[in-house]
Amino acid sequence: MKYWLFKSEPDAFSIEDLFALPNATDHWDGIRNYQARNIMRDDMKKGDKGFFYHSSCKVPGVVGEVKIVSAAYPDHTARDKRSKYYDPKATEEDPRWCMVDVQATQQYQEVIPLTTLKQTPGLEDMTLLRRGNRLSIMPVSAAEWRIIRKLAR
DNA sequence: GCCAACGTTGGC
DNA sequence: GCCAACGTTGGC
Repeated sequence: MKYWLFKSEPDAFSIEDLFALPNATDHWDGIRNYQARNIMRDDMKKGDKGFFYHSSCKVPGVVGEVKIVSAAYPDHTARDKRSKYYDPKATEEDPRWCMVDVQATQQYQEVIPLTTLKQTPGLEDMTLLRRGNRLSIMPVSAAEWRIIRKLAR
């Protein structure tokens, strides 16, 4: 099993929003970065787990956990002209972009702030903390997963 | 709102 | 295939 981190701006889509949906499940659409797409398409597997991370907000940080409940499949918003994720280059034969389904499994009582992660031993090499990394989904090692979970309440 | 860092685009 | 210009991300 692998571990991941899903970044989202809470103003657009928060962990509360995910919990409010039936089965606390939704598709993670709108990925329009090739590196992130390749991770999703090639490496994410049903049953993997992930952190839900709130970005571009008052206290950026890890707010809970999700489970990946489907393998990658075509992101239909790429072919929807009304979607803000519309991509004219996406076709039925070559959908270009994909998404997975995620289910919220836990919301922490308190956010684990980015500032705490930065100060926590063992997380020095975390992709999230590496300079200039702007991927919206990224890998988390098993060791990092364990360390971060211990910080949660 | 600023700005550093990075990805994408398009002219050549 | 190079690279300048531009757009986006996201912490501060």
